Amino acid sequence: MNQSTARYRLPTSGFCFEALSRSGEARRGRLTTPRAVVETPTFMPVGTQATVKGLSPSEVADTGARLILANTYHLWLRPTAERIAARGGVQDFMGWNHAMLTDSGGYQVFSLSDLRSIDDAGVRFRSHLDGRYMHLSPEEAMRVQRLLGSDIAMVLDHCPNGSAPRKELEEAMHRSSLWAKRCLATEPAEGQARFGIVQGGTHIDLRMQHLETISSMNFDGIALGGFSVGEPVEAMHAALAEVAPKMPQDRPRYLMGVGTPYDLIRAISSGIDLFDCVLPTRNARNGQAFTLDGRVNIRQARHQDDGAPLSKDCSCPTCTHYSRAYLRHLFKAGEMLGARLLSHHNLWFYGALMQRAREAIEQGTFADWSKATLERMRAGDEINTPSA
RNA sequence: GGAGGGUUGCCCGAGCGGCCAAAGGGAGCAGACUGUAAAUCUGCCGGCGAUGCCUUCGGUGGUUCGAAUCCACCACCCUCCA
Repeated sequence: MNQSTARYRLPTSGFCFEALSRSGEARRGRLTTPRAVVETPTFMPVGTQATVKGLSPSEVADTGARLILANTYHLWLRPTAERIAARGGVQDFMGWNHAMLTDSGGYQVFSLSDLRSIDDAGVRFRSHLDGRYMHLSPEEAMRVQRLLGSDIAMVLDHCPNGSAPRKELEEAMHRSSLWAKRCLATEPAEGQARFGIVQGGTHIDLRMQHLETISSMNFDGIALGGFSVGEPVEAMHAALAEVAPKMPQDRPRYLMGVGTPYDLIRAISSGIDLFDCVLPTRNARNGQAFTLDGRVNIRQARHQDDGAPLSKDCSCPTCTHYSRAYLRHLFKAGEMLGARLLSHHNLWFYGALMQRAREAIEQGTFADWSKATLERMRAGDEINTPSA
């Protein structure tokens, strides 16, 4: 099972990645940044506005997370990168003692597509806060991330809609290449690693082509962007199965914005190391918990007299102390504690899922473990949330 | 005792002759959410053998081709005057 380990070290800083062992294409690795040691595969909770919504940093760390995400576009607008720099960088600003990755604003090209125009120079956003026009160039995205002082900065990319025609995907891909080069030409913060982003939709030839381009650019890690943005889920996994194994062995492989527990397990089996997604926190706020026995919509009437925890197999504080009956009550009553407790549970679940995945890879049993786990979650979903 | 206002579906509340099984909100029931403009959004929400039928707008009776809507009386609630 254990193959020869690949290792990458950024010469001028503490950044380092080691691919430790494999089970099939699934990889067990270790990412070291100036602020944390991160065992991979790992899930990064999303803290767009320098907060993982609803949770304190110590609660986030409880879930096993050592690397979280913040967002360039949102912090650039408010409170501004300069204010965060004056407070010692985004980690000190928010009281997070571990590592931080900042997304570049490339996702807002997709999510705020009604509020922006784009050309090779960059993205012109009409601020969603006050309507003023703001120009985000590749250089500006890197300047902001330098001020934020994140451990890992993402290049500015053009993230198109996943169901866009091939021609648009190609255009976004070429623009992302151009921008990647310009991002690399800027000066990073001290010790800051920089990841390139591969586009190309679900077209395998485009992905391969762009992967080659980005891989040749001397990034410290490679990300796959432009997934889970409107394309069919299985089309993503089909592309991942082809593309991920071809990504550089000695660099971390990051699948941006993904996903469900199912997606994570499938993507790990294709060789992905890093994930981030809003699902565990957003769905928690909307009353949905993830468990090994599928998703639980806690507002359902069937939970109102249920003294059991969300999951009997979960050791998180929420499952240790609170019943489904109480959690449902909190949601029905609109009490904020409900959202907090479910957020804590969901991130704990994601963290524990990654921990089990790492153990299975180390033991060489990833294929069996993933098959059994996916089957169990699928069966639970059929009972818990019969689709409309 | 006198004058006026009111009673609408589980709750609040629009409607003031036909387009009304009745706006809107809440509650209730279910669903969605994938590098967060999201503690958000969507659907259902009188009954039924259902491109239609039945029972609803305090009660009873009346006017009318047709009434939640107009009239009479009754019941209850509220305000002001004495």
